[in-house]
Amino acid sequence: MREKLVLIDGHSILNRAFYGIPDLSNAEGLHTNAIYGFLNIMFKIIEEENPSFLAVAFDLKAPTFRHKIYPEYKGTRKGMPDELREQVPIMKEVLQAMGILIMEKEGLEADDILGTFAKKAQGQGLEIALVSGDRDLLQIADENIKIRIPKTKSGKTEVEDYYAKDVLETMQVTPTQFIELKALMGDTSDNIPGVPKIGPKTATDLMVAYGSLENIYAHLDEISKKSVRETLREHRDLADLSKILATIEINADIPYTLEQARYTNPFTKDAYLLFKKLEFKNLLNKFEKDAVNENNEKDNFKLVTDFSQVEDIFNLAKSKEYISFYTLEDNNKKKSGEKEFVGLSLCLSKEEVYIIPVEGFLTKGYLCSKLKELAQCVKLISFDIKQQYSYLEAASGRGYFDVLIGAYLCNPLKNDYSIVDIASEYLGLMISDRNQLLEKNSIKQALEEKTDKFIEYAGFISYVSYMAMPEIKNRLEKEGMLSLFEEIEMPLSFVLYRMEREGVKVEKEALKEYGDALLIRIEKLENAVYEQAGEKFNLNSPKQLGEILFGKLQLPGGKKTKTGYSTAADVLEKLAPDYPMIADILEYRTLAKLKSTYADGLGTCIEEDGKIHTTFNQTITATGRISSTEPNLQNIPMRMELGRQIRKVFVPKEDYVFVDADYSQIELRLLAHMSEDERLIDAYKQDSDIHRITASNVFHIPMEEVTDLQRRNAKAVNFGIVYGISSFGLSQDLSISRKEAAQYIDKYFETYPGVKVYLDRLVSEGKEQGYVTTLFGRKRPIPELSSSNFMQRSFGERVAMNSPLQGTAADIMKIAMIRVFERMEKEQLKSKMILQVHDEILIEAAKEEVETVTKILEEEMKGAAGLAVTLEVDIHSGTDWYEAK
DNA sequence: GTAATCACG
DNA sequence: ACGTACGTGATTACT
Repeated sequence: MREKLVLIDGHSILNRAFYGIPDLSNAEGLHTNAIYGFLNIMFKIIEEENPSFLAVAFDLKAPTFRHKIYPEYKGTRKGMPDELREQVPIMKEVLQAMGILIMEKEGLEADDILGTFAKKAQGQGLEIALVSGDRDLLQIADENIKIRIPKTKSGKTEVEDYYAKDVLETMQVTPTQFIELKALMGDTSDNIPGVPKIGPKTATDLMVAYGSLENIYAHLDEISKKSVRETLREHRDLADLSKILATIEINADIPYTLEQARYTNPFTKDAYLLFKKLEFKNLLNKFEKDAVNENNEKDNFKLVTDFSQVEDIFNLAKSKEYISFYTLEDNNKKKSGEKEFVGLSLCLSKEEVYIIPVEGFLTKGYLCSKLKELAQCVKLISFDIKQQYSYLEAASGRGYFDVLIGAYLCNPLKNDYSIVDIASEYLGLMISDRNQLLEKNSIKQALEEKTDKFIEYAGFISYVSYMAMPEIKNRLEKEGMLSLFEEIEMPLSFVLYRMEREGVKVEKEALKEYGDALLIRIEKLENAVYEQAGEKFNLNSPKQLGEILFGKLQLPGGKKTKTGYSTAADVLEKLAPDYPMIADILEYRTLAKLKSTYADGLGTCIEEDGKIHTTFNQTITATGRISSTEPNLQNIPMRMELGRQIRKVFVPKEDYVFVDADYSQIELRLLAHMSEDERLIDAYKQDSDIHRITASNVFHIPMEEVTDLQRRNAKAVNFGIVYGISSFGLSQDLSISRKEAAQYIDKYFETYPGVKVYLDRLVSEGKEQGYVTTLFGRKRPIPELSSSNFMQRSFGERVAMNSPLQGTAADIMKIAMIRVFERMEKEQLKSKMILQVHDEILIEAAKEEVETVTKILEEEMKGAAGLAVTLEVDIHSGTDWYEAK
């Protein structure tokens, strides 16, 4: 069997892939679809050919000899879109990482390199597969040279193969004749002129009849059709020129040898890291773990069960400047959700990694007390420390270093901050994830078996935390976020831990009754809708509903989404006045939502202590806000009365009341401060009804004469400004024309010129730097700002305007939370902070402490930041959340 | 696993 | 000409 050489036309395949694969991009906003498609094609070909040699050729920007003789060559080509352009260098990086030869030479096109290389290799007795997206290369086809043209058809890649005989079969000409065929008919994509008026059909007929260009001209008189004869005669020069342009060089001088193209295992460590970064998750399994995992760090990981040895380790640890730890928990108790402490992973230095299981004298109590001792004398590093405060018996997050939170601050756009991800991002280290190592075993099981894989899993958590800390810290320092990290995020993580642990009491029975009441009404509505529709269907299915309403019943205003009709509330609301059924559907939707998400959903979250313990997530949002999950207590109904009633089931424990404090228009006040617009600052100094003042200023009328409508409009504009204003968005919100909306915006900017200047500055700075920042240095990268896609770029611009406001508000709220929390601790109050809803803090306050708590909230929230305008806080108390808000 | 919908700030 | 408000999470249907 002959050895095989696979040659790939880089740009051509990349181009094919770009248009064949739907838009993909990674968390950093980098487009990856062309690279992904290229790799898929390449892997498919490799699998089929099993080559000994592989190389990819690229065109360079520099002009080739063809441009010298015909400057218009390829002149009709439009530049590639930015989304593709940005992928080219990454593609080369990927190939390089996989050890695949990249060939490019100034003055040559990829075709010339490929042609030359292929013919040379053929001479050396190789079998060649030449992969390209277009048919230009067919002229190279030969007995041992197969041209492979991948076509993507509905997700599947099929490849058309052409040996010389196949070219003859399909094109009716030999590969060599193919050049002259092209010379006659021209090529619009390369802007090869060809002979005017001669298309593919005529050209083929001529070539079939006469065999060559030379012979056609030798027998010109025999050509019967006058027009063809004349144009050939007239444009001999064009035919000759086109032939030169169309001929692929096969004797070029190229500096690449066959040996350089030797195909080796492409699944290298570097490639793995790149794939990871590009988020090619399903390509990652091509990397056989052992083939790439050259790391030997795990050889140092030691499982220690001997008591005195453990004592020594803790003593040694005390002498270190910093160490990292991770508490190993088993969460196999499915029902209760309780977690069991089963051991400790410690990293004292690069070479000292210990896994200490709970066993014999090494009890949970012992290990935790040792850990607590360590916290007194050594700086402690960990990963996801909020989960571990309970074992530390900590009193604050100050002084700890959580690499999870650090990694989030470094790039808040990612959705993966796993230890595996941190290892690859900050250490260039590939490690296996938990599922790979432990498979379906629980931690406890794995620990009892003490397998090497368990040691690897447990050891890497503390090892990676230890090693990544300096990297992350340096980056935070370099980017001016170290104090944000140390003074805000770390202390906050502890506050959140305490809030989660405290939980909020919920009246289970009352919630059940609420749900039951909903159900009665829901069933009535459901039946009413089916009756009016004339048939039963799944009312919860937007698809089925859309078909009934806009298909069967022919209601006006259909079509909207890709998949069919939109049945969203704003669409249905327009129809509601005319169709009673629509009103029923809307009411059904509202009630169904209340029942499933709140009445039922919250009900299942009530734990044995009668409380709901939400999880506050500190590393999710792009702007710095926290989020709440399982359940989400940050979206409990408020705006509609019926939904708002749910808040009545959130109650304080006995002898306590709720004290609820929320910032009044914090983002708009921040806009005043950050834009330094004197009029807006002044407006806030004057009166607290900012919407009324805005209306008064914008419409040039006295405050007292502002109508409700004017105030409402001004309010919408104020909101719009914070969201990154656009006339379209505002018009949508106010149900007015885009033109009117634009006028409002113009008037607003006339009134507050500083705001306009500020917002413009945010966008231009964002474009320059690639990110925007908050008052406290938090960064949000905005890759969309450099997109060539209008929609994406516009989105980036709105984000650039919104993020500093939303983010700074989040910063201030976090500061306030920490201060309120720490002051309540210091004053040894029984009252507890239990919830945060972006601009609101809910405290479960001991009755006798209500006044103190109110005072603390007011002082600390108002004082959390010193701004050009005051921060106003509304505080209410009550016997349930409904009443306190 | 994604899309549609809707709850909150 | 393009086609949207910013930031989240839960539920349901459906592939």
